[in-house]
Amino acid sequence: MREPMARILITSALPYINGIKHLGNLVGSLLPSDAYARYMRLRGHDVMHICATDEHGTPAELAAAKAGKPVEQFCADMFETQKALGEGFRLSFDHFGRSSGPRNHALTQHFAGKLFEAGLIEEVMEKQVYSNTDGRYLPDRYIEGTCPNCGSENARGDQCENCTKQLDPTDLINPRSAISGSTDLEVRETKHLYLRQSKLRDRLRDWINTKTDWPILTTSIAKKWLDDGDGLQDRGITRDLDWGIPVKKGDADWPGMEGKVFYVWFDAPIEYIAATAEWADAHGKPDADWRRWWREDEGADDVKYVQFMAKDNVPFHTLSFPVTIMGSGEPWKLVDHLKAFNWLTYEGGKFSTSSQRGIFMDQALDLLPSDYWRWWLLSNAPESSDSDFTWSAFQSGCNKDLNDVLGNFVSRVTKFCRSKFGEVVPSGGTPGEEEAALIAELDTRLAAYGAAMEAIEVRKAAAELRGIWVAGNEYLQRAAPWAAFKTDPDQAAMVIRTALNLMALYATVSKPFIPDASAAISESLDWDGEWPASAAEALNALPEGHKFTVPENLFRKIDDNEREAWDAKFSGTSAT
RNA sequence: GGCGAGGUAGCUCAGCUGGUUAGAGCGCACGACUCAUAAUCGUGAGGUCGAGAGUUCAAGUCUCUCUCUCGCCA
Repeated sequence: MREPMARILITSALPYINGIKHLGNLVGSLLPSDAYARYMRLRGHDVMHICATDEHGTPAELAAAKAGKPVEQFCADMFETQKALGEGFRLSFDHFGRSSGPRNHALTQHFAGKLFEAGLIEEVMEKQVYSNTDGRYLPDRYIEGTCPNCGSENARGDQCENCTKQLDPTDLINPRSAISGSTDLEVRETKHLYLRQSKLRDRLRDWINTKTDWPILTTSIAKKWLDDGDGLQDRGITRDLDWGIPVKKGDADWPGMEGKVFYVWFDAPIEYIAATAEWADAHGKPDADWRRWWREDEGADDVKYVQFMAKDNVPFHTLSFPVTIMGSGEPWKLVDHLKAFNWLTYEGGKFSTSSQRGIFMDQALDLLPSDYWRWWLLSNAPESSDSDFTWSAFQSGCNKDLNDVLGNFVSRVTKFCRSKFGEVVPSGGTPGEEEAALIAELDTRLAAYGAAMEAIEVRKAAAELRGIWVAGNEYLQRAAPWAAFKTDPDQAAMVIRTALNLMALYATVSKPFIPDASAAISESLDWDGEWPASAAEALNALPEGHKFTVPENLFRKIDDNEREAWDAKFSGTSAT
């Protein structure tokens, strides 16, 4: 029984351009959105899965300077790197775009113009610190100096980390640039645009209150920002930078804002939309084809929009971006379901880019194929609380689940069949009670697996999938075709035929988690299936006489020596 | 300091709106099997659910206090 086809728009939080992402970033958004997208496609739904690099802002400029490249070149190169790594992890985006692309320029300027028309943008003169040596305005956190409160010499312009007092950059004694160390600073007056989020506070609250099915993590963060202290604050959405989207009202210039760009957090979420437009451009499709995903007046009224992100992104997705959408007065699609993840820690501490602590996407793929990482990370995703990556857990998880349970199942079934019946689905025998029991268990587990995926409960789904794999070994153990073969070859043939069909089922249902292994099983069976209507149907998928080949071992074990070597290699520079 | 999230078997974690002997995986012990990648399957031992108090016929599950851990503070 097929469900009616749904249209599902899925976005993953945009990885920032300043460097290669670590496993925490991977599991905090990219991987779960991919598993969800793959599952929904598998169920026959119409899926648009979108991601992009988030390229603007001071950290990008600094990373470029550190790399000795012009920022545009740096971003172009890093985009290619991140795109390739995404492909390495088999992230199945329909499009992986760039927030610096022309589509996002146009859309961001369009939204700004609409927000201005709606009276939601205000021009504000403010004082900013300019560094003559660096030739740039310095964001608060890039100004350091002596704390007027506690005397610490490493206070930042936004806060003293020593005494935690909130500061303004002008409070600092002997301020200096955190970039160059220069003390040649001056305060300049500069005009900026503020998004009047506070005016939409009630609408936002009403809207969030309708999201009763959202995780507590999500709504509690949003409500905190809405109601804490003075409530939702207006927010500066422009910056004095070169690299970014020039401030305009739609196509028109914005008097007094020449040379300024939009703040990265204003333009980044709009890239979700722009990247969908980039998708259409890349495939030579008309605008109507992407707008039907985003404009409720142009076909998106039946779209379900699901966003994936780590918890630090929640305020921007529950408040800032919805302000942009609602405030525009145009019927753009708002998020329907928002899935936020906690942090993945590394051996009990933080992943750290600066001290190279933890594992980064490129390094991970150098060690093992993507399926190992996908499986372990997804089956241990930090959903309800932070979760911890440890090498020993990773080793035992991969070895047990992938190698011993799934890989060995495929191996024992195909090799037994080859030695007794040849590389062909054997005929003969009649299914009995064991098969009925197997079907009953599979139906239960498939339903549970599907329900968990629908609810985006990734860990639970992984556990059910694993249970489906285990059911195969349990069945083989009970049915014992090696024993039956001696007295009743037809019975053994029926059992092995059932087991080969189980393999085919595994190839299908495992796709969201381990697409490469799924493909390898499919290839060895010369068969690719859709989500089964029932377990009974699934176990009759392969025709008798159908040829297959015994595959190479799907997985290998991670041995103790490797684990110890990797543990040492990635423990970071600090000896904690 | 403020805020947030947590402290459940050796380890990593599930436990919804309070209700039979608190669950899973791994690890461990014992047993079975021998088709398979020394893989698999079964059985079992492990927890006064951070501490204390309260509400209730009934609390891991609600309230308060304390304590410890982690994170965030634009």
